[in-house]
Amino acid sequence: MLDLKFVRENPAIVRESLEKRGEDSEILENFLKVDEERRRLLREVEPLKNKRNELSRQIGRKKQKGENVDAYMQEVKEISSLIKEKEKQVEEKEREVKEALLGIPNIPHSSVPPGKTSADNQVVREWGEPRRFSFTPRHHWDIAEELGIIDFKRAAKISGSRFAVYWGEGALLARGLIQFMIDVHLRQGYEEVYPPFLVNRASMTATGQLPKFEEDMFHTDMELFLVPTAEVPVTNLFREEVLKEDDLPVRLVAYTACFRKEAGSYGKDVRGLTRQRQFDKVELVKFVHPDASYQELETLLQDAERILQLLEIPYRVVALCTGDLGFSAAKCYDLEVWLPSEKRFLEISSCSNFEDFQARRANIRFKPREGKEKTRYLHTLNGSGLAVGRTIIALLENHQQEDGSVLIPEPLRPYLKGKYTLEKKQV
RNA sequence: GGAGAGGUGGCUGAGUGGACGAAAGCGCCCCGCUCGAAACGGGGAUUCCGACUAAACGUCGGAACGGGGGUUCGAAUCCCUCCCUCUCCGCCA
Repeated sequence: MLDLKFVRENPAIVRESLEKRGEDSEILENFLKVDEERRRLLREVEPLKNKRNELSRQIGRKKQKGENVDAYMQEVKEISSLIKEKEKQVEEKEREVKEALLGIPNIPHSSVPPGKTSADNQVVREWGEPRRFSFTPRHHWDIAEELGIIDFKRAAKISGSRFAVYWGEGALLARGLIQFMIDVHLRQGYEEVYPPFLVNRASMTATGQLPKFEEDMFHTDMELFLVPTAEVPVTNLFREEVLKEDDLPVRLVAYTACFRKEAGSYGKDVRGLTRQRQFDKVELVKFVHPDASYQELETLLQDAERILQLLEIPYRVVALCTGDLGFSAAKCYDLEVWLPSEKRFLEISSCSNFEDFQARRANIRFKPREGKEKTRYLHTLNGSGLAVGRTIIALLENHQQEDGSVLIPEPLRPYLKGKYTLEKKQV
């Protein structure tokens, strides 16, 4: 959510932002209209309220002196009913203003490359050489099934499509990767939290999943939603709170399972682990001073990259263009890993600076060190570090051997009981 | 699930129908004392919205004491409802 006054006073900036994102400016024009109407109504109601308050005070004073106040009471009663009517209109307008404001996306940072679609995203850097294969590299689902570490068929039987059963060393691999990633991030200075996987509507709204994306979310009775990412419970840890400047930055790492209906993606990535309804992810979340947020974004990105480097998986960093930027983000980098079987890159992490967009919505503030300064909204950032399922894809594909086995990068071995390779079970 | 208690500013906590935006304490800011600090003394500060203004950290007004609704001339205070927290009992991995 943008600041109301900022939007009102800088419609040109917001209009330009919408244009860069390739969005209609109608939401803005509508906001300006209802905001004006709301203020007009306030100018009518507030003087009435003033009069009512004034008269009520007089009634109190006169009553104490034992004077008759019937005439006053009559007058106030009339004013009150008038106020009640107008107040209804004000409330209606306020709802409209809020809704309009919530519908306006964040303003892209000046460093975000202009563009319309993902084709306009800018490659910032590449790491690692895609390996030259002496055989035709196979898809991860074939490798996994042959190794007997993932069972898609039985997953479909017990849960339906877009689920996986990790079996034996597959289960160990998934758990080991989670542990490995968390350990790396702990060394980078993050603190671990392990939050609930079910959250309430207020939390989903504060981070922006609701109301816009309700279709994509699983929700249960009791008004609880399955988290689509750890970003939701972790960012909401400090909802409605005021932190001390000295406590900033707060850097957290969290593992959660993530749940998404993938309702709008029928027929897309149906095979394998790429697009699951349930998947594991280790997430990095930061709460920082506004002056530090862009620097923190760079280190967040590097902290996520470190995982891929340790796993020896070739990847590239892409700066999303204005047209591809998420609704709440002011700037976003994607990490994309190389898939030899498809000769393309696959998104494995998304690292964003939301500036104060989420903080305003979630009401997360900090008290500046100098006490005379007002409390301000802090900046929030988050990024995957990393999506576990997709990491397994990259690992299997990039480290596959001709005989069907898969080499395990050295830093991961301690998490897999010292194994050097994943191999077919000998029958 | 049953019974009870409670939700007030950055924090603790008083306030049960009218001068309460809210005592007191802690914490914070400014000034004095001091070489400096602590202690002490004095002073200051809630947030949001609107109007005026070139603009205001300025003036005036409105709103806000968990959320929503109601009673009343007037609600932090009374009533209803929802949410949450705590204590005890029950159940349970």
